[in-house]
Amino acid sequence: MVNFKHPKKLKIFWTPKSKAFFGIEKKWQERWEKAKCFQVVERSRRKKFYVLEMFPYPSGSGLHLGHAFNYTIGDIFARFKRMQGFNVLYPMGYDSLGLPAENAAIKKGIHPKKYTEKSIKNFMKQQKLLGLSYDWSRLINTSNADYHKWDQWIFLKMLEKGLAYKKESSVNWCPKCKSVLANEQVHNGKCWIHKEVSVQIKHLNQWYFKITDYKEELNDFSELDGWGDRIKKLQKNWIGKSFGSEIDFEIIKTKGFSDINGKKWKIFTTRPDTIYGVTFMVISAQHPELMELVSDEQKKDVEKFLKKIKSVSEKEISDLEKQGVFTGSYAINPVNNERIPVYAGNFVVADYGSGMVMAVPAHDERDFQFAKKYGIEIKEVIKGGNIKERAFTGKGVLINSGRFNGLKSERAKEEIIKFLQKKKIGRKTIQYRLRDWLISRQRYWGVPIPIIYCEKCGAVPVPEKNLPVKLPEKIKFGKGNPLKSAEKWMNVKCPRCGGAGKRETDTMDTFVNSSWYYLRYCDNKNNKEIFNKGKVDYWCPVDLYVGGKEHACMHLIYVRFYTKFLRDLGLLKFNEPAVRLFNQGMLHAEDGNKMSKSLGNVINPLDMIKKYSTDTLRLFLVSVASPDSDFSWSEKGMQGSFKFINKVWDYFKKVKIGKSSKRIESKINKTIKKVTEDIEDLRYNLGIIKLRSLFDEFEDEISKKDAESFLKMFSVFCPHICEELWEKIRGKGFISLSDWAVADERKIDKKLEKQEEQIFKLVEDINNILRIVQGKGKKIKRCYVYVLPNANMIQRVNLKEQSLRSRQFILSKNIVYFLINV
RNA sequence: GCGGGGGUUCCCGAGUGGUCAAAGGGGCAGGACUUAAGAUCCUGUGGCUUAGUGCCUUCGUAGGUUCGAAUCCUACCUCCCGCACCA
Repeated sequence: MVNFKHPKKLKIFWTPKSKAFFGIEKKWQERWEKAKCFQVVERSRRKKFYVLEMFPYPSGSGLHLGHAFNYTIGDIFARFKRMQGFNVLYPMGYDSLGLPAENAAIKKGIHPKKYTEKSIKNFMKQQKLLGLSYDWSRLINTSNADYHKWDQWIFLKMLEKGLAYKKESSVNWCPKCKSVLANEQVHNGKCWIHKEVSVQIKHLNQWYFKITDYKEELNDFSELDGWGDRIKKLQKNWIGKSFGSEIDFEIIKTKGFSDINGKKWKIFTTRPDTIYGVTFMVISAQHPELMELVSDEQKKDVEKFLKKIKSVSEKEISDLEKQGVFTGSYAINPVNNERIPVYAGNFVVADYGSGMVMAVPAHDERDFQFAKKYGIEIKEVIKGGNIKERAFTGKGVLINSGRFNGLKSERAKEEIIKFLQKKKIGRKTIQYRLRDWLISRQRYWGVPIPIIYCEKCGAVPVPEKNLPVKLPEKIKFGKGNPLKSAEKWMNVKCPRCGGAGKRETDTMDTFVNSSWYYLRYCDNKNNKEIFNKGKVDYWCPVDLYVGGKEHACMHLIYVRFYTKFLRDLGLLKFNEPAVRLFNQGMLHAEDGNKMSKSLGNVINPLDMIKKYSTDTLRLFLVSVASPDSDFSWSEKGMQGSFKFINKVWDYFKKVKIGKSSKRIESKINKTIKKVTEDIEDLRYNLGIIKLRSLFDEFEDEISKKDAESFLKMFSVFCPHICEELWEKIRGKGFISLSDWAVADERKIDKKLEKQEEQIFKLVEDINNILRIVQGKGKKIKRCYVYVLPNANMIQRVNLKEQSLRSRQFILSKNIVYFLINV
């Protein structure tokens, strides 16, 4: 019989209407912590498993439901793997450098450090309430100098290997952030944080990481089978490998033909077959070398044009009209020596290819629009379309193309490139969309770039032994780069010559912090090296990485880049950071909209915990839908989950622990097998459904082993209540550390299942008859069914609420069934 | 425009060739329990029917493949998301 320890205290918990399981949850959370249940060490005997969630930016407003969802998914898997006998590393940390802390400083006058510390405390408290089985001893915090010292160290290594460099370039500048943005942080020409603010173009001297050195490898997804196709596709598009040709066009500034001494521009094109149709060139209006091409006569016009396109910043980029202005320069078409005008245009991307394109209005829509607008010649060179009305972008047979007339596009491409190659003015080439990673930020709350500028020696790296370069605490916010206000900090001696030097006042993009954090968890307290190689060898790569898909193009590319770089430094033995990546779905509000403060439909996970308990929230989050699909919050659904937990609770309260029937044994073993598969596939919702229907079958008596098996499976979803019940049925130790239930296939009785199915049909049939008869006005209380023993297969079936001792079975409330010996 | 993912019975959501009128939850209806309510339990929940049964309609729309389709193919409609003038 089940033994209950504190009936008085527990009384409130027996009542389903109660504020529920709060006390139990607290009790077990404390016990887990006290017993250090989830702390792990490297033990090579056991197989390791590394579960990681994307660590949060600890905002002041605390956890939102999306966090709770994300961590619940990871925690369930970590618990599952732990119970399966793996040595599970499941850590948590905080990506705590970043803008909100600094903005809080500006707005409310709180120091970013204080703000961050407070936020982290709050976050941790809330995460602990969720019952997450983290190894808290491995906590990391990127705003801590112990951590970002190694960001600086990596920077120095990048510098050493020529992968960090400084260059003057036109950059994306957000006037509201007062900082430069990476290409990845510009969306639709707007800042990714300030969605209403148009990004401006500025020319600044900035630090870059040469991520493009790894573009080939980043574009290789062969080791990423465990990542979703969506993410891989997004990355592939982002890296944007495209095959084409590069053709040299000579640019001349003067009007005369004789002065062919200008610069050669490499022009990228995927359609060399249309080269005879080039009637103008367009250089990007943002191109840093634009002015070099502008003739004196055209200077005024060009400047006017540049002013004009800057002023349209408010307008959506998508409905911008193609505009341009003649620069005064000409280019020479290398195949026929024709002289063609060069325009500056607003529709050409400055840093893709060489920033200048050859325009073929007859066969490219954008060029066509432009030519129409400015009255430039449209020359048809591919047969097949109606050039008068629109550009023909398809393929066809060449015309007006000199010696290449009559060839088909594909063939012509080859021949033309061959021809140009011979003359050394053209070649096949591969172009990428991916650009180098701009890491400089004119912000305070980031990692200082470890560089000192000396008048004599130039940019000098801070020696490794002097790391970390700590952030100064006394600074002024509000005007430009805050670090410039810390004069004491800024003015230092040059490490090389000892002369006067000034520190770099830019900090690094916060994405550097998250690019390698998964490695630091393996050895978070090491102050001698970035991490111990042996420890990382043991734990890494990450086996399951859980996070939102919005990070496909930023974080997930950077982290791959860092992994490859650190590998090339000889620190890692693997190529990709994570074996399996899982992207959870988006959580919408009850009304179907996104949860947002302005719509007033935000659900706070803590409120739900207070109302229904943590276990309920966890169960609900993963039981509505597959974790990778979007779904809407529903409080009704929460109540459904709550009801179920109560049922489980009540059942174990009164169940007799003894022997299971064959039927339950069969069912439970079948369920174990299926639920194990469902969890492994991260289809928690299906697993829960199977547990529910198993539970519905439970009888008044059950064996200890079967009771344990059920609780074990259920415990990954609802760990607190299962610990409590585990204790009640006298399970050994913590259920969280027990062995996962293993299916005993011999006990799965297929025959029995089939027989049962037949019984269900029988009951259904009889019920139908009863209904009909009753419908005809006869009041029948009971229906008796008589069966000959030899003829029946259902004889051995042990039905719910009735044991085999009797020869009389109650099939349902109003059907009684007898076995008769003839 | 390009790319990706969807549209399932009142709602949320499973299901990817037959065992499907379609899991599970929620809602709703009826019943049991109860002084009553809540909770709990049972039953029902596309339509028409039968003694057992059977038939019709249904998985965005329209076609097609197949002995057989929610499931495969084609076209279209529609919703969501990502990228966006990449030459």
